[in-house]
Amino acid sequence: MVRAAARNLDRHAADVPPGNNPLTRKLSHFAPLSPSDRRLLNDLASPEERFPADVDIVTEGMVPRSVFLLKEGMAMRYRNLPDGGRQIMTFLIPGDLCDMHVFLLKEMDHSIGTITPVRVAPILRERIMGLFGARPRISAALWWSSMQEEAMLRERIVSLGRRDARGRIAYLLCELLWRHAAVGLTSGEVFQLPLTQTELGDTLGLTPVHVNRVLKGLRERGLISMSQRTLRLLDVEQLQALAGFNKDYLHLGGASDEVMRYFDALEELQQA
Amino acid sequence: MVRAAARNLDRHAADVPPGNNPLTRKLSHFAPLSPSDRRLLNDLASPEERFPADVDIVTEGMVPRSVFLLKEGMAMRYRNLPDGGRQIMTFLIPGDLCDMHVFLLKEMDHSIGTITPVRVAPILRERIMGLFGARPRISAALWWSSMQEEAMLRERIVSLGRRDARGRIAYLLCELLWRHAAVGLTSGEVFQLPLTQTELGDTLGLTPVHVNRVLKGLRERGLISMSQRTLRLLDVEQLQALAGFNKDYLHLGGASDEVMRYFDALEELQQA
DNA sequence: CGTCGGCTTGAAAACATTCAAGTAAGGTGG
DNA sequence: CCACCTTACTTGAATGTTTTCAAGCCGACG
Repeated sequence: MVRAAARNLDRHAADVPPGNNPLTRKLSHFAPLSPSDRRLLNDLASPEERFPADVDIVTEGMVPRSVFLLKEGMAMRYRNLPDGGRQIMTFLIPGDLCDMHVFLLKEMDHSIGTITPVRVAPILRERIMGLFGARPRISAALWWSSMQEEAMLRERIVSLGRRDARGRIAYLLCELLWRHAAVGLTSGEVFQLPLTQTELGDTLGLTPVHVNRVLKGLRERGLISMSQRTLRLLDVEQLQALAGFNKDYLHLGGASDEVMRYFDALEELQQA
Repeated sequence: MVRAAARNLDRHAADVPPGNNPLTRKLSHFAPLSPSDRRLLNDLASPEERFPADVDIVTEGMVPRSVFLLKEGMAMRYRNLPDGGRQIMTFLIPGDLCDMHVFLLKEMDHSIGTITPVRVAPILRERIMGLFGARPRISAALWWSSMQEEAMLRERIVSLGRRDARGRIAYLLCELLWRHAAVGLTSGEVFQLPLTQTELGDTLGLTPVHVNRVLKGLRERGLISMSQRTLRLLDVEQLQALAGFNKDYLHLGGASDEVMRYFDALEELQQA
């Protein structure tokens, strides 16, 4: 069982041309990108900025300025509550683009903060808009990626609404495994998870104390192991069963042939 | 206090040209639409289909076909769970457009079902795509609307993760009040709410029994009253305080001047 | 006039939180 | 290099919110 899951992950990784940046890796799950597409996306990621850990990149109430691409490290989308609490909505991992869409708004309704030190590439609004006009296939891929994000939000709602603590944790771990796999940041079912138990709790609507107990339970049942911020899912099958996890919502299977033909046609039109 | 909130709602309604369909009403909160924009959106909504209550319009696993506009009635986005449970993710009210964006996907990861009988206008993918090419201001408004939806998903996550049952219910009621107000379906703080307590529970991660008790509490404290599917929020101020509700996340304040100028320029370019 | 779905209420049980205390690990300055 | 400090993790016990199970009620609709 375990080995079958491992093979799946490996095969996925092999589908994607290696040695590329995580964004192109991720987008290749939707549609094959031409060398010129890939070059363009690489250029996009060229000017680079660094932030230390535990810092806000974007703060609630700010006017959204530029979009940015996360190249390395981990960040989170979160909101502080009047009572001092915090709810983490999403984790951002390499290859994630934020906030492609939010720049239409007058002000941010949530914050984005770093968890580890990160490298990001700020992208000017104009460049993104230009891309949308000139590159149908890239536009479609970016669009697909933002749909994937939305699906993850919906899935989080299901977790918080209908799963118990163990299910929520198992679900989150599975999701993070597949997301990391999609950008080539796993080996087998092992990946870096630099989250504290408090952060897990703030994501899943649990107290750190309870997260601790549940994690302990998963360890004792031989489902996971963790050391030095490295997580190993020892029995993915059983974890997925526990969580009612089904990775379809990540839509890693690519676009339908019909949609692909449509965008290829647009692409040719554009070239002429 | 109560009267102040009522005035707010009324003023909002007055900002929007009356007698229009709910979609143009909603989009006018983002940017003023020209008569020609409005005509185009009305045409979009012309071929009409009806569905009875308690029926799936779109089912999980289906290939997404056309986008559709909800013209009348109420529907929900939901997912069934292996254990027989159900999680409702969003309610769809008149003026809501679903799934503008989902048609890129191979298959739906959730279902859309009716709550009341509904009237919908199916819209062909080609028409939407055409709109995006030809009408920058409408495109921007549609884009804004889908950002609003995403913000509502995030807000639901906050509710489920960090609010207790009373806060969750109060929050949902406030959200629905403002959404209905934005499409002209309130009078003061009264609107139609055709939901059962089970549906409320499936939305907020609570059992129907508990929803009942909390609702009873709100009634006894004079915060709401309900009869014949009509909900009256008797003390919006206090409900919002209870929920930690702040309507900023609905982004009803319109676009920033800068963004508006940008799209006006595009619009002129298009005309020439 | 009976049945069905939705609403209401009570009592017991389960799950998660809070409070409290203690341990382990990593980083800093003397 | 060690003492100190800080942050994260761990565990126990008491409390509290929400669920589950169970039963009765009401109104709509055949």
